[in-house]
Amino acid sequence: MEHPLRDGAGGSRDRVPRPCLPVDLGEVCRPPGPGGGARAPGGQAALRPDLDDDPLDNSRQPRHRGASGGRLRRGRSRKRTHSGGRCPARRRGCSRRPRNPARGRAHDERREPRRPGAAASLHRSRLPGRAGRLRHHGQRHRLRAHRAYGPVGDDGRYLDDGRIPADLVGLSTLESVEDLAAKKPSPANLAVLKKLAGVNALFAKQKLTHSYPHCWRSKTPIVFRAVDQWFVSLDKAGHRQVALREISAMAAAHGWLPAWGEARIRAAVESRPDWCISRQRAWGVPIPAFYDEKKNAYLDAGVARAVAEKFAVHGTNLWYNGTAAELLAGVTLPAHWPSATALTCGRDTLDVWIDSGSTHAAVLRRAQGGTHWPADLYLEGSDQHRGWFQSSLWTSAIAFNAAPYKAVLTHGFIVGKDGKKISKSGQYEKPPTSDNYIAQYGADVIRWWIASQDFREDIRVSDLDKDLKNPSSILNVVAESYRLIRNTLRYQLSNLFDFDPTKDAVPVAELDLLDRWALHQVAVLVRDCTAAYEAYEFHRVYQLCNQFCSVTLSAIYHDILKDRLYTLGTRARLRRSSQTVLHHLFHSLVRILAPVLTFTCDEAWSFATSGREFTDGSVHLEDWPVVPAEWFHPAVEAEVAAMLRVRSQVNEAIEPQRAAGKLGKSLDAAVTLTPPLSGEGSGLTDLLARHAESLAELFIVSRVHLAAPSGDKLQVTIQPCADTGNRRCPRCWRWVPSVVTISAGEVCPRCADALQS
RNA sequence: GGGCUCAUAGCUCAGUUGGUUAGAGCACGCGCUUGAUAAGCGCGGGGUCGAUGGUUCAAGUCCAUCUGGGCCCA
Repeated sequence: MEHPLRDGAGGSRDRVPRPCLPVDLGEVCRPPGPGGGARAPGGQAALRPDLDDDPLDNSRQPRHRGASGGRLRRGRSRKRTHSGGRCPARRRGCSRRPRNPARGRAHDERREPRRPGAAASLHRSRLPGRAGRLRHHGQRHRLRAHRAYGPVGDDGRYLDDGRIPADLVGLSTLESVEDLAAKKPSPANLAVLKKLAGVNALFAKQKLTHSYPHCWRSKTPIVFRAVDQWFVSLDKAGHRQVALREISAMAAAHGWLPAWGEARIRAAVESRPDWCISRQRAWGVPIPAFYDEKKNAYLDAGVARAVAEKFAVHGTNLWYNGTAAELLAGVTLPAHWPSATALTCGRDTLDVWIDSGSTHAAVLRRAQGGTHWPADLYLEGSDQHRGWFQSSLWTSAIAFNAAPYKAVLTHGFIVGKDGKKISKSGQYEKPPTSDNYIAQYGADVIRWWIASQDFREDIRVSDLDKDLKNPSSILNVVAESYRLIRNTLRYQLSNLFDFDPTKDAVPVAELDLLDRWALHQVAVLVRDCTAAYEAYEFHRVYQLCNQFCSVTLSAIYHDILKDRLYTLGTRARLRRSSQTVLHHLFHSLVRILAPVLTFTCDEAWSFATSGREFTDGSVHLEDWPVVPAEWFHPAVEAEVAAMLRVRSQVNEAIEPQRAAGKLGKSLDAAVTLTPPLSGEGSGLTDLLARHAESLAELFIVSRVHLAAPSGDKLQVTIQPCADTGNRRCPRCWRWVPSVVTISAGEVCPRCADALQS
């Protein structure tokens, strides 16, 4: 971990007032000390300083928490390890449990965010206990613990504790920059070697390359020390029971998404030792503890609140910029406290998990403007069950006796197409950022991509540079899907250009059969997508919309509609029927897609409502689509579905003719259907007869002839229209028995009507 | 090493309480169209459901083990 003095060097502390402790400091117990020991009534959050045990003293009996009774001793250095070589036990993944469970409190402490490397080790060493790595080494190598000994001060130099040889006192255990450049051991290192050699106690001496932690930023060695810490006692006042109760209650309400999140956070909450909330950093929210000349600590809820009020106005720098007396000016101190002039401000800062874990209090309870507590949803990666979700739960359980959220949603992590995580050290030279992708594909495609993935599991993405030209690159596939949807919206828009719903709309009950079918499909889509959104299953929205646009619309409805829309008279009832549904379709689809395809939908909506690219309004200000019950029509759906199955057979039958060069587009085909006489398909005969007039349009062929029923299954025969003696209408491309001559030329009778209307 | 979790066509996803020959879209291949055209349509190939063993009349679905991936710990 960083050297405390280097940490944050050059950086400024917060300029913005930070949220203060969510815990009720009125219930915080005072640290043991002169005049102390008595607890405030209520005992909510037991913020408690813990004494730093001598890590070298094995003889001490385990103490019970809160009964330590001693005075605070700070700055007790223990050891340096930076030249100690790699811990063999660590390499082998040895498991070391705290001897006294009551004292292992920081053992599971999450490491500091964004501080890789040494962090995982440091929190152990920092334990106010004997559990240093040094001791561990000693045990492994059968050294008696009290021989492993090395008191080091804040500056990394040996202290004069009465036991250290005088000629070692003051020597630095850390290499200076010059030492490092010269690859020279630290002064203390050299002196110890020399001393051992001098008394003939040096068993061996050699240089080795180790991977012991260095500061990730300054690249300098790190000294490990055990120091005093502050803890929140989680069991004394039943906080753990509250947290576990809330976890269960949320599970009953399906608040853990996915459901296994419950098991993860439960495990984290059950196994967490007392919460070590203090950190030794130059940067952060100070713990509002004061110390007298003898290093006795003083912490009081009323004082803390008063300090918090000042922070709210002046920021936390107040703590560092003035004296305790200045800070406490105007604050009434408890009777047993020394005068403010006799106090100094503590230097410990709060664990950042307190900061983030108390945002629900700062944002939802204290902030102005329409927020409510608890939150409806907390959303983060699944690593946060042990992190933010947990710290938020603790602060809330302690302070408010309830969970700060109603639901917790977790997502997986982004991995490459091969399912492996993307890291700098891996095959990917540059970790992709959203900017990279957005620049290439546009924001909506990226949003469409992330929606397409079931985020509860790993989220896959193909590397941009590598797979740009790979057609099966995940992003390219998604981009194609996006373009299909965009074109779908464009088709609808362009065919609604002359449609005014207030004047031209056809009542639902009077819609054409196919339009009625399409309306039912919209209703189903909206219903299913709404359910998917509510369940946070965005990938289902992706699949549903994708399928709807490519099959229901593009391959079926839109394709069939072209004939009506392009060739009928503009005011023809059938055309208006289809436009009515297209209008409903568009307005449903654009709203359903708007949460994901934000720009595309807003653009389309703007064109639909104003004919321009931008308007004052926005689709994002519109209400969520509500489907009228009359849109659903299962009977029509079933009938058309049956005919569409016949359509597939017709298409199949056309294909050989097409391959033989007998015909091109399906309109060049004349179809003869021979319905089954018996068997399960007999119902089909009636159906086809009932809709005989619609079949050609539905199949997009020029003619459908229904032959007398025969056999036990449907037979489809295709004849190229060119062989029938019919003529092709140059306007609508259908083959008809006869054409009529009008001023525009020879067209089919239907087109003649359309042109003359 | 431990806890949680995932594994179905090239890709993304469906597969209800175990029950016909495992589906869809995209991609791919072959055609058509040229009035959604830096578009559209049709047809087709493609999966021993990660592996092995077990329970069962029947397993993608249940159980066990293993392999591989992910997150959190050690």
